[in-house]
Amino acid sequence: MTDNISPAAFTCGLDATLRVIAGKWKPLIVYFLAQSPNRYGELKRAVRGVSDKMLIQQLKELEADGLVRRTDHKEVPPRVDYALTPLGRSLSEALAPLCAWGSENMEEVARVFAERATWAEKSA
Amino acid sequence: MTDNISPAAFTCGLDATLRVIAGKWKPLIVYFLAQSPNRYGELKRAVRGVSDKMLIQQLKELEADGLVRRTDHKEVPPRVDYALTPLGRSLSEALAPLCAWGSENMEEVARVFAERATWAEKSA
DNA sequence: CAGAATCCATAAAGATACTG
DNA sequence: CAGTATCTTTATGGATTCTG
Repeated sequence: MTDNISPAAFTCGLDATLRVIAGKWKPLIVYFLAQSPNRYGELKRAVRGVSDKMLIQQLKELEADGLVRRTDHKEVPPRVDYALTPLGRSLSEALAPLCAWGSENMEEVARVFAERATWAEKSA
Repeated sequence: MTDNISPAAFTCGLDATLRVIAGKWKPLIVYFLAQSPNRYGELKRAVRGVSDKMLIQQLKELEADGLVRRTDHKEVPPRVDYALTPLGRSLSEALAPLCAWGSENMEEVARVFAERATWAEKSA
């Protein structure tokens, strides 16, 4: 009953990781924070297209999950910055190969997506 | 109309990768196919909890994206198997560190998720 | 500047039943 | 066995407005 089927029962390591980085923006946030700790505003500019709502929401979850540390400097005007914890940093390193894969195969991926867009257009 | 961004314009390599593996089951599918090419039924058993609809849907997208190759042996009863293409295999290798990260930190992740479940219960 | 609160549209996923 | 088809639900994300 105790550790039978808990909500946090992962089928494998990958499954566990996926639940932590679930969300459209989390991997990108971790990736940008790995390059440099950032203030809220800078982060928002770096993660292009994200809304305040989503950025805050995902930052809070990352913080709750122990990947990100939030520091409020209690100044006026507000100054808050975000940085990775050691756990977050280790995750960002695991993410690096995905960045590399995307960079190496971007042409091919873009081509395939363009084709998809084409027939999506035709069927509309 | 602000700045016209094409559908396949990625902000960085990670962004490109994320679009390819977007979907609850895709990374797991690639992961399992990397270990051994599989028939449809085996794959379904391996990816625990997936429905036919989702499995087929995501397999089709992976196939359209050039990561998976589907082979229909045209037999009765039907026999179809799925395997990674070279591109898919390279992606599976990039995924490996995420598996490792999840395995190494599963305890911690599970603990955090359990806490979340606790206060989600309380607010209900 | 760094959010919070609210409302809304859509996309993603699940359940179920059926088929060659 | 390897899927389809349809319906319903839920999760996700976006737009807007407001605030200390």
